[in-house]
Amino acid sequence: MSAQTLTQIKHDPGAVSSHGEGRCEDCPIRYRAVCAHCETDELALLEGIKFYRSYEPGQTIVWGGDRMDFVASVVTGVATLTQTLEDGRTQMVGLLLPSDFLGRPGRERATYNAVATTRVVLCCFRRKAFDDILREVPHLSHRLLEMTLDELDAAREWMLLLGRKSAREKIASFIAIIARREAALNGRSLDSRSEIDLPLTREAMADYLGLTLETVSRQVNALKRDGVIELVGKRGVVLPDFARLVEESGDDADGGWIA
Amino acid sequence: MSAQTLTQIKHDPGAVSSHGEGRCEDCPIRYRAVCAHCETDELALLEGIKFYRSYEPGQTIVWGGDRMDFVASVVTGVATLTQTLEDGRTQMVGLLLPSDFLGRPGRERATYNAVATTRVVLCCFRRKAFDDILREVPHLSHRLLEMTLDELDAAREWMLLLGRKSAREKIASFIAIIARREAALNGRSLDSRSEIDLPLTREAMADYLGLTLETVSRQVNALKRDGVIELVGKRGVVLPDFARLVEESGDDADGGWIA
DNA sequence: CGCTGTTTTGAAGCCGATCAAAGTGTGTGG
DNA sequence: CCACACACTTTGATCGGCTTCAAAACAGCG
Repeated sequence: MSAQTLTQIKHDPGAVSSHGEGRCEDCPIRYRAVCAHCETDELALLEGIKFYRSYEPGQTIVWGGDRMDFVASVVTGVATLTQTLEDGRTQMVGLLLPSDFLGRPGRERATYNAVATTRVVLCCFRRKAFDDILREVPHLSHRLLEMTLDELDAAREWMLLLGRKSAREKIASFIAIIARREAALNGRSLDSRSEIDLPLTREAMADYLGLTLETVSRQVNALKRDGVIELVGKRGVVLPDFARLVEESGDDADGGWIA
Repeated sequence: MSAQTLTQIKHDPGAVSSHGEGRCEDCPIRYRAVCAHCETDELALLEGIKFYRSYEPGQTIVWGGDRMDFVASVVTGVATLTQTLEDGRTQMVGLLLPSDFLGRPGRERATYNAVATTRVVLCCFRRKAFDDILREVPHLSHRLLEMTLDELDAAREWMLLLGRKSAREKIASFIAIIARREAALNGRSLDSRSEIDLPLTREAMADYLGLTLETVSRQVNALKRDGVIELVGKRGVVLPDFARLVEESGDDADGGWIA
């Protein structure tokens, strides 16, 4: 809605972002994002249509159904995609971490609500211009295809979780997924005792897992009681034994893990 | 597994299929499948590496984890993609109707179990060769991107169903989804009283919806008792009022429907 | 006709939802 | 620097929808 847009503009540092301007070469997601495979000249095309935007925690990026004039890469922070039934029941359908892509090329309106859960910096591309470049630059469209296929695999893993796992298994799976993604992002290993940061509130976790926030709380604490995890403050989680966590997740140990 | 491969070969009419050979121009899915946007010369490239395979109801097309040397378009029939936990709990993660694409380019091994639920005819492409063509023919990769994005949207709609809908809503949603897809495939409308064919057993529906087959049976009959649907034999369903069915599905009436 | 696979129906139990209230922590303003 | 407010989390008690286990009904096919 326009009210949202106004809020966004008001709070929005806009094109003059605090993030290292313009320089794609210095970008932290240069070799992971949609532009990963681009050559220098191709990158220049994107550079010409890009601008940065940032959002505060809790701020809505777009409402499902609203017009969206850009697509974007998440540079830093975490955002969620959610879908809602009339009566308010909400299901998260995407969790966007740095390098993930937001928006659908060729589509004028957003399909889902996108909300920043931490401070988020987006590298935005004007939609029409991006569509044009996409048609011309195979490196770009192939990378986007690759990322979309990965997302589809992740969505299917997620469907298994939603459809067939117990509450306890859902929690364990979620923590394992976050741990893996954080490890991949930071190039760390999960062998030794590792600490991670849950980027979501209990309520957002519930929306991710198709549970209520009370059940999430109970099961998180149950895993803690059973020594599978340790809690550090509200968001921190220590994993003394990652393999144990995976056992609790219901997946087969090594798992047909995709990424 | 190789045992499976043997079974498949044994039962498989193979390259000499009963389907109208070779002629892409006569293909019933010519303008819907991955090849939809291809020009005549591009089509010729695909024609050079393609072959048909058919499968009987219940027959496995590939096992998750197994080697897969081809990708394919479903020409006729219905196939499912499923994922399984060690203890046997299974969740369907894909329902492939005519024109849908099977397999992931660039990936050597299948991620999911693919099973024919009716007699299925596949138009197969040797994987390596297909990958090469994909790199050379933008019409092909763009169409594949488009189809993958559609599948991702469908997966996310499915996640909402799995995570947040009641058993009754799940059944109503499922019937509505099938009705829409059949209508789109046959170019029919859903306004008037229409009859559809459920391509799945109660058990397969349960795997689709994250329910037990008993619950599926009970809720289907509940919808029948309430006059939302009528049953014709085991697989046939008559929809006296599609709007009523959609109400029961929990989605908002017109729905942010994607395709 | 009897076999097999599928669907329906029934009864009981459990897991997660719901409703309610107390606890924790963080930031703000007095 | 403390106290309050607010947002989030934890804990408790009860309820209900779906699963589970069991068996009967049904349909298709040799």
